Amino acid sequence: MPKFVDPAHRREVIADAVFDIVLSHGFSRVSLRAIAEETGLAIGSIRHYFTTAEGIVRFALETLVERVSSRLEERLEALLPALESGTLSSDEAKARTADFLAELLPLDGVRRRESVVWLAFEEEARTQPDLADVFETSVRGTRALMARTLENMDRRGVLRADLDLELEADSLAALIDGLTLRSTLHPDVLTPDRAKVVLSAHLEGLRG
Amino acid sequence: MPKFVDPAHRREVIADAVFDIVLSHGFSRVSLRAIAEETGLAIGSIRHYFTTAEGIVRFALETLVERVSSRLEERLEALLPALESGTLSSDEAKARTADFLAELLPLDGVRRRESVVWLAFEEEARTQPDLADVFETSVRGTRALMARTLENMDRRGVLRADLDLELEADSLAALIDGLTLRSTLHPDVLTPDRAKVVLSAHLEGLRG
DNA sequence: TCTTTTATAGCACACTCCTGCTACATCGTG
DNA sequence: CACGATGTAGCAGGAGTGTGCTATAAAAGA
Repeated sequence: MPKFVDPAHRREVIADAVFDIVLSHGFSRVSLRAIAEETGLAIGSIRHYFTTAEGIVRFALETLVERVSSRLEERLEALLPALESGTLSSDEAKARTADFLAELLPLDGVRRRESVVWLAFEEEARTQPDLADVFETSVRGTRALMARTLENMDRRGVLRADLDLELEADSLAALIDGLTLRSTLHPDVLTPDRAKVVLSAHLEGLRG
Repeated sequence: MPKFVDPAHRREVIADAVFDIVLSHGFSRVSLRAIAEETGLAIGSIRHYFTTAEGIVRFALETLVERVSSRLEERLEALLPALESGTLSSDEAKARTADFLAELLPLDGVRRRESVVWLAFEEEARTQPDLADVFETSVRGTRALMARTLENMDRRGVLRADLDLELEADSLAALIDGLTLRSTLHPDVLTPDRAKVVLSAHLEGLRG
């Protein structure tokens, strides 16, 4: 067996196996044996990259957060220049902003998968302090992102004048979380597409 | 040892033990042994009331749903006559409606406990079809409750005329779910009191 | 008093789990 | 060639799990 293996890639493969298991069987079914079966590796091999089972979960969560937040930042960096340039019509700018926030909704397979796993880890982190701090920063981050987005809209003068931006930030963050929760865990009751319509309508309601 | 034991009460005690364990250590720590320690009963005694471990979890969920929904109905039956009577001012009626919907937020110890356990079961139900159907009806129920509440407000003429009530029902349901999620799992980021303020403001925004 | 029902209690078995070790193969390097 | 580093593999132990089964205690009815 070869020696030239990229350890970072191996860890990612293992993290993906964790995601698959969480997705199809739930967090409680994640075990070294399940990961071994999922990846085709032997338990001993996995333990070569992670000394403890706890470490695997921890790493998987960090991987998840990193993927989501980096994709979000990517979209943000594509959005901001377009908005600042001033070449967009008001309607276009609003639609772009809505699309950006909709990035957090489970609108395709990738995001649905991430949403499911995210929720599973979020619940798990409640009683596992080791994981909790990762979410702490993340949840505050989305809250801050909402505030920034609203401030940006406000500077462009597209918001009603009577709005409490801090309040609207909490509201928007909660709405998106709720839309994600419902369309992820109960897609029959609220389809992801419907969730996006609701989000767009909410933003529309903030317009001045 | 006596024979006169109320079996229904025993089952409730066991269900409460399940809630306590979920609350303090997470769903994965629920086991016959843990329940036995929590209740002071022997495993054999518990198994006298529940043949299977799965059945305990199932019963606990049904107990939870029953408690929450019955308390909600209770409040609804107290609210409706007051609204229909027409003796309330518009502001009072709005405040009462907001209070009613806020019943779903973790504003006191009891509701916080229920919210935490609810979320834990909701996540668990995703991969456990046995539990899923219980939520199916429940989630549709809250959605329907939002629609009913909005229709009621609309009949009283306190809503803006341009609203899509079905859309607002989805929006309201998602907002409440999101507020509950955040103020339950991340109370440092969104306090329950703040969640109620956000909810009230949202309802205020629907006013015509 | 004898029998039946209800309740409590716990043993034993077959699982699954993580982890400390050890064994072995492969490759790069001295 | 030989040696150390890297990767793969798996055994064995101790802990934890649900469940079938049996044993015993107490109350109720004959």
